[in-house]
Amino acid sequence: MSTPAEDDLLLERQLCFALTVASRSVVGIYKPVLERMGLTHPQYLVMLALWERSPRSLKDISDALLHEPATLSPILRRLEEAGLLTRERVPGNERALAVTLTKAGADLREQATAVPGTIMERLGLSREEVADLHAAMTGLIAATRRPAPVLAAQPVHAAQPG
Amino acid sequence: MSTPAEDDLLLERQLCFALTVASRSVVGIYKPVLERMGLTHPQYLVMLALWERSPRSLKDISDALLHEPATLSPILRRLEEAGLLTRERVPGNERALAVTLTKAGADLREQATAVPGTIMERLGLSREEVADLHAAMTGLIAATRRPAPVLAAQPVHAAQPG
DNA sequence: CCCTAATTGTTAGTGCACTAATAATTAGCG
DNA sequence: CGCTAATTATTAGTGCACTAACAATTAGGG
Repeated sequence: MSTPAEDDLLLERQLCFALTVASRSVVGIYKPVLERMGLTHPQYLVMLALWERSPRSLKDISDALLHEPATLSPILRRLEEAGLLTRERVPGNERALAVTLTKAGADLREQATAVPGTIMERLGLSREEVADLHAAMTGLIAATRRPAPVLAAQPVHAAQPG
Repeated sequence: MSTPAEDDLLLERQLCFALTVASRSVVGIYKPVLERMGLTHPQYLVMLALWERSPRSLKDISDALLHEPATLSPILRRLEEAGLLTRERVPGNERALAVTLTKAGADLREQATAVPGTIMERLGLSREEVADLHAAMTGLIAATRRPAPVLAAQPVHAAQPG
């Protein structure tokens, strides 16, 4: 009775299933709120990064959001088309892209200040509950970043079953 | 000092950010493991549903996975192309789609039994920690399914600012 | 039997997120 | 200066996930 591994494949027991559903569900809660600001959820995260500091390079934003530059490029293009930011080359380093908030982009922050409270109320969660969940997610993210234990580090190529 | 709302827009404090990163990160851990079985993560979840019961209708799988049928249709098409399941119309109800495991699909379950343990070990999480995280996610999902409080139920159309 | 409505799937189109390939710039070295 | 390597962005291609539109079937009511 110590390892009921036979039931480990039950869908309702999978953390990955609960996690992906929770992620989609929470983003779905944001959707109507962000729509009023003309933003998708990934675009909102980019704006959060820029409200903290502007200008920033794409590489810098990529590191902050843990997203590939290839994922962010089209998002930034749409935000530029929406008039919320500009994309120019950094004068001293023509490889880097200087992403800078426009006045419209900076002004949008005022509307955004209401978002976290709206979401907390919609979810019926206290600030403390949100902090606990955030800490749990941060710990889980850290677990994925830790180096793999030796037994799990099998060569992928040799494991192809044919 | 009870409501430090000024910092509520800090990226590092956003539950939605931590949640989406955690989801992507954990799915990323599954990726090399599932690749050896020829599955993507969404395909793996479909297989989990079918290993519990086969045949099932698309509608039934859609309800179990909390996914739109339109999302599952191409996933099922690829799993059929991979020879893991068949798609036929239900004899008594030609609207419904009978999704049935092939022998190859059913046999794949044996390889899959090793997956949960591999992931737990890779993440360095005990069965109890996984259960706690699962419970937290389940609670969060339930929060998104609760009816919205009155104040958040503003008409979307009237809120368009421009 | 028709007409209408509900149920069930599929397809089209938008937007992420990833990898791989490409391009452009910069830096280091002779 | 020219060659090579590293850095940084972009583009192409695959696969999800969603909404909207469409098609097919079934069920219910004259």
